[in-house]
Amino acid sequence: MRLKALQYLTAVVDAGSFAKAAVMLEVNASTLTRCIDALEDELGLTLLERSHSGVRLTSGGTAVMVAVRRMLADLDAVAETARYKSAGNEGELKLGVRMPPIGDPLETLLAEWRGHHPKVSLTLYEMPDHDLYTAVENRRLDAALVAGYGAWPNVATEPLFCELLFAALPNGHPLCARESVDWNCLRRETILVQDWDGSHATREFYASLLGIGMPFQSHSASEQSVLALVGAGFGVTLVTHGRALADFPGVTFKPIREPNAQMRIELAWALESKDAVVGRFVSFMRDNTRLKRIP
Amino acid sequence: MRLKALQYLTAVVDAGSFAKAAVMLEVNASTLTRCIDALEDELGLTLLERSHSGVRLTSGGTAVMVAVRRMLADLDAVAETARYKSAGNEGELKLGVRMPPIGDPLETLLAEWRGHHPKVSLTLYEMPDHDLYTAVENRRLDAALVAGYGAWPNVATEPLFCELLFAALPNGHPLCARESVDWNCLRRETILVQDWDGSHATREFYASLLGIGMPFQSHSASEQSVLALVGAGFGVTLVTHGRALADFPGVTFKPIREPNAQMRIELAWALESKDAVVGRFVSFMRDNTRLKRIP
DNA sequence: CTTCATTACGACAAGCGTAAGTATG
DNA sequence: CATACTTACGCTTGTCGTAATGAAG
Repeated sequence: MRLKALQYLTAVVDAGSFAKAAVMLEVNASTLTRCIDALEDELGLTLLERSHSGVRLTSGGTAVMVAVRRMLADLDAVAETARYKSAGNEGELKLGVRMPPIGDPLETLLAEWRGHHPKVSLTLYEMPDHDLYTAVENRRLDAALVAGYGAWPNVATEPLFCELLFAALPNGHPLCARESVDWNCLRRETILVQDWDGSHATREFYASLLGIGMPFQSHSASEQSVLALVGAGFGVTLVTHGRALADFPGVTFKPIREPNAQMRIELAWALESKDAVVGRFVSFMRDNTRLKRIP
Repeated sequence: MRLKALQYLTAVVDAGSFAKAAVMLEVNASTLTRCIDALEDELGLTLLERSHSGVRLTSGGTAVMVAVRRMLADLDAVAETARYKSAGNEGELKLGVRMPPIGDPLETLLAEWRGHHPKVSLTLYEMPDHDLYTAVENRRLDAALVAGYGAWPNVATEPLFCELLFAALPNGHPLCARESVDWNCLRRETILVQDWDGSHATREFYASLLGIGMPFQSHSASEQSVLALVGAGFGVTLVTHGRALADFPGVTFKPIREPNAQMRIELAWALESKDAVVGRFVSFMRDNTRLKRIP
C-alpha cells in the first residue's frame, strides 16, 4: 500500500471530486485515478462511486476513511516527534559527575541548561572518574564531567574549565598566617576526606595530589560536616574555589600555590553517540564555558 | 515519507541489525541502508546508531518508533477494515418497501439475511412505489422492494417473487359460497382501504387492479382494524397470500381468479452503487428467492 | 579474516504528465 | 459542448540487487 495513495484518497474525498483534488494537490487527475484504482484493487473494496458530478464514498469507503484519517494523523505525529526531538527539546540525559564534588561553575551551567531545555530530564550520577569513563563507554551514561586524565577509546572529551583547589584550615592554625600554602606544608596535617560510600575515590584523588602515605581520615558525612570538623580542629581538607568563596565559621580558606592544585574538568561523551540531545548538551557546554575557562 | 521505509525501520530495530533484518525481509542490506538513510535525512534526526555489532536506537529514535508503531498498527487497521467490509459483513442498508404491505416471503427473507449478516444494520422505509424509485435513484435508499412496473433510469431491478392477492369477505357474504372470485364480482362491493398517511398509495394500487371509479373507503387504521371492519360487514378488502393463510374471526378469504391478482415484487437498487453491502444484499435476495418464485 | 554497514553502478520497474477517449447533463 | 473521469503512451524518476569499499572485532 502506498502512503501517497491514502493521502490522495483523503484529498479526493474532501474535495468531492477528482478534478478539484487534482487542482489542490497540483497533480494531474489521471494520477489520482490510477492511485485510487490501485488502492481499491489492493484492498479488494470499492471506496468511491464515480459519477460525472464528482464522487461519493461507499459505506465501506466511509469505514476505511476513518482508519485512513487516523493513520495519517499518526503519520504527522511521526514527523512532529522527529522535528521536536531533532531540536533536542526533549529527551533524557544521564550525566555522570566525578565524586569529589565539583562546585559553582557546574551548578550555574546546569541551571542554564535546564532553562534552555526544560523538557530534557537530566539525571546526575556521581561516581569515581574511572567508573565515569567506563560508564560513558558502555553507554550507561550519555555524558560525564571528568577530570581530564587522558584519552579513552570511543570516548570524546572536551576541556570545559578548571576548578582551583583551596585548603580549608581551622581558624588560628599556624598556616592561616600565610598568604598561601603548598603541598609540602599540608603534608604535616591530618587530611579529612569526605567519603560517602566507601569508594575512596576522593581519598585517591587527594593522594594523587599530595602523594601516598598521608594521614587521611575518611568521614562518611557531608561537606558541611567535614568543614565543621575542620573548624573544630580535627584536621584540614581541600575544597573547590566556589566553596572557598563562602565563609564557614571557624574555617579559613587559603589558596594553594601548586600548579596541579586544580581539577581540569572535561566533558566526556561516547564518540559514537548520534543522539540529538547529547549533541545539544555538548555544544551547549562548549559554548557556555568558553568565557569561564581558566587557561 | 515512504511507508516501506517505516516498515524496514521497525524490522531493523526489532532484529537489532541491518543484516538480520535483511534476511527476515528477504531484501538486500543495502536497500535497508538506503531507505533508513533517506528516512533519517527527511526527518532531520538520526534514529539509529550504527556499529559493527548491530544498531541501537537513539533517544530520538525511541520516541519516533512509538509513533511509527502506532502508525503501522493503524495501517493494518485500514487493511483489516477493508477486508471486513469487502465481505459485506458490516455496514448499513436502507431498504424501502412498498406501502401496500408485503407479506410472508419478505419477512422470512429479511430474517435469513439478518442471520447471515447480523452486523449490517437494516432500516426499513415504507413509501409508495413511485417514491421508492426516486428514493433509490437519489440514493436516499440503498435498495427497495417494489412492484415491477417498468424500467427506471439509473435503477436496476430484479424480479424476486409474486404475492398472490386474496379477497377478504365477511362470513356469510354471498361470494363466500364460491370457490374463487374475480374483479367483476368485487366491483359491486365497497372496498376498504388501509391508508395510514393519506398517501392514497394503496388506493391507487387497488384502482390499477379493479379499475377507477370504485367505491373505496380509506381508513387510517391498521390491517387488523380494516379486517375487523370487513368482519362487521362494512365491505371487503384485499390481502396478500400470507395474510390469507391465517384465520381472522368473521372473515373468509377467497382466491382471486385473475392473472393480475398478484404483486410482482422486484428488488430495485441504484445501478451506480458500488457498495459491497448492497451487492451482497442483491445477490442474497436473488439466490434465496429462486425457489420461491412463482413464474 | 570474517562480519557488518555503506557506497557505486547498472538494470528494471513504477509513477507521472500529456493527450485522446467516453459518458453525462 | 462543457465537465469529469478514464485509458494509452512515452518519458523521467526512483528503487533494487550486485559488487566493491571501509571499518571493527
